[in-house]
Amino acid sequence: MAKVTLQSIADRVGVSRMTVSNAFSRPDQLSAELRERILAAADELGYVGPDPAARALARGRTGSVGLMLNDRISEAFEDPIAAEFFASVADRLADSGFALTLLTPRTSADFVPSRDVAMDGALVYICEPDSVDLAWLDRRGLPQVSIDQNKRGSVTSVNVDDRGGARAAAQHLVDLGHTSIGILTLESIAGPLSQSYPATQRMLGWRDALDPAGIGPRIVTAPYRPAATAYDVAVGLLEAPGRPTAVLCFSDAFAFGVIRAAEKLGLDVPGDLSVVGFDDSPVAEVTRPPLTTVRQDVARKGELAVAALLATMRGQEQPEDVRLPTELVVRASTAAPRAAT
Amino acid sequence: MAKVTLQSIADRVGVSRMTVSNAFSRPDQLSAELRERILAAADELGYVGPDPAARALARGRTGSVGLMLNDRISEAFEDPIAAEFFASVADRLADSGFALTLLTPRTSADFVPSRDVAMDGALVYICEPDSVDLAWLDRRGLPQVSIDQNKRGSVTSVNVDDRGGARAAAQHLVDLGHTSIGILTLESIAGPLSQSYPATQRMLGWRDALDPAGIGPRIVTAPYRPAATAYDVAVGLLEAPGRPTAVLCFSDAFAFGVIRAAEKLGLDVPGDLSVVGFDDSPVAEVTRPPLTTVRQDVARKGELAVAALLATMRGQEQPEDVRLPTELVVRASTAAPRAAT
DNA sequence: GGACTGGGCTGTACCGGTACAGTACGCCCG
DNA sequence: CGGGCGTACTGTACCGGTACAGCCCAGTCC
Repeated sequence: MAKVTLQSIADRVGVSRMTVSNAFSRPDQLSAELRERILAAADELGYVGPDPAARALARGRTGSVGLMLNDRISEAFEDPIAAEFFASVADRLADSGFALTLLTPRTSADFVPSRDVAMDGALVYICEPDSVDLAWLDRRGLPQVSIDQNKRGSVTSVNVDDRGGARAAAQHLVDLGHTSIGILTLESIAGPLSQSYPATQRMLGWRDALDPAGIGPRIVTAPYRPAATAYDVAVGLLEAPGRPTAVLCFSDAFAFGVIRAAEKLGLDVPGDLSVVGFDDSPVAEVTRPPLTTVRQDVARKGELAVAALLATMRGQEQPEDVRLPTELVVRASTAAPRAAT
Repeated sequence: MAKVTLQSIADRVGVSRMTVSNAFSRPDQLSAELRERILAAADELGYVGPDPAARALARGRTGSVGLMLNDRISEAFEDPIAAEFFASVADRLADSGFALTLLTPRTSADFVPSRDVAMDGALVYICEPDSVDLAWLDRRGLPQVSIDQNKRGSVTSVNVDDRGGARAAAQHLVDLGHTSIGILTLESIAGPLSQSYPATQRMLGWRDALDPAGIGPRIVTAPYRPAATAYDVAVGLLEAPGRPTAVLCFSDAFAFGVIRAAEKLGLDVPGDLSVVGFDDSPVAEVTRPPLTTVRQDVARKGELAVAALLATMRGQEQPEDVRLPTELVVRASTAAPRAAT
């Protein structure tokens, strides 16, 4: 059976192709009665509705938005905070009639997602600023919004006050009287210069509070995965001589590793060791003790990113950059250090 | 500045549009020297490469694959097992030169993702079998593969032996000597008939082992989210008279809730209560005690689903249905019940 | 009664590529 | 020296829609 197109329906009903198109896309352009007849005929022929690819070409809009990720997608998904952000983005886009297409960095010269995927705009989430992939997005002139990144050119950015949150976390420990503090942060992926924006900002924030107090933190790092590494690194930190009385962590997952390490070594949290996380992810409430951490509103970040992108796509004036607040959430994993001997 | 198309490059270089197209898409069709000149001109004019939408129309292929989800995407992301599956799928597709587009159920009559998004095929993950969304996919004649679902029509399915895994889990408890067993499973979303496939299969598996042993389990349910509900439900189960000595759980997250409930009530795990999870997610190793659970290979599930879909898209013979094995992983959360009084 | 209005439908020209069947030409062979 | 062949490039006809400018005709107004 031949493919059903607008033309075949038009022939069947005896109207012009354009009228059939209108029946689907602009119902007010024809009488209700005729529209009924056309839809009935379409149904009968098994028409599926206007072909998305053809429509995209003719209209110049595809109805989907790209989400550019730096790592292989799998790595991004393993971070619950990232996953929550994606979810928020996807939901918001669905509400506005857009689908979300996930874009990876190019893997071969033949297929470069940022160049070859049809889309109306792109969200750029923690990507290498100088990558070829972003260069293609720029070159295509696609509307963009970048998230959790340094501002890049004139692209609207949506960020979180990582630095302020980290500062508050560190200040909290200083205020409690800690002077020996460890930091467990994210290992940089490819050399010291390519630290992710959040990692850099959080480090700056911690130092904002520690430096004035004259505290030189002991810094150790771990990769996102596997989770066991954070635990191992924490054990190392806590076993070494001059054990800190408090640890600032890049994420709640890392903090969880520290708590488990403390437990392993027979240290009481928060009695012997205070632990602070970051993100206020679901883990934070289920650790024992519940985690003191820095909350960010990930869902809202997604929402604002989508709103900014849609505004850019509509060609309104360039939306302003956004920086969302963070908030220190004090739970039970932090306390004053035991009175010094 | 006017848009740069193949034609404008052709005019500039003084060749036909077709030759320019070949320069980009079929390099062997023209001399290297000419190709160089064309690419240089393209670069100079700021050409971005063939327009994806136009190419999709002309070629009849879009280069992207849809992933149909039943719930709002956010809910799917909150399940780490689902997230891991998506990640695996996305990575595999990227390797094959496809982008992944996330599809939600239609939210309005205007925009129905399964009807309106351009794609070459679709993966269907735990969806309502009779939804309009799947009906559109069928009607479009799109290649499909369904995952964690009952077989639907002639669509290739990729499943996991949920039933066998659950059976093994329940049998494990029976073998340990438990006779009073609770089940904490997933709440059905919209009426008893629309239980998800894994939930149904796992229940069947548990009964496969319990029924022959003459054990009538006490069944309670909780929704995916919020996690606190599973905890609350578990507390209720353990406080009620006739407390079970073991609980089979739909997921590791639920099992974690049960362990926390037991702890709250001063019950020792596994001394007073054995707990079995499902999925062997990362949580399973970090609970205390580490969780006895049923492992499934989620990454492989994604890999096979993609392979099957690509095969279907290539129009090879219909790939066969797949059922992946599951494996009981015995850790420290299960033990024989204390000797009956 | 003629000009104006507007609803309802049509015709044509794209959108920006690709497929495929040529054509032109140099070269080798009998 | 004519026929066959391979290489390099071209011309045309799509792919399946949408935008936009008409056209026709009935109704309204003065």
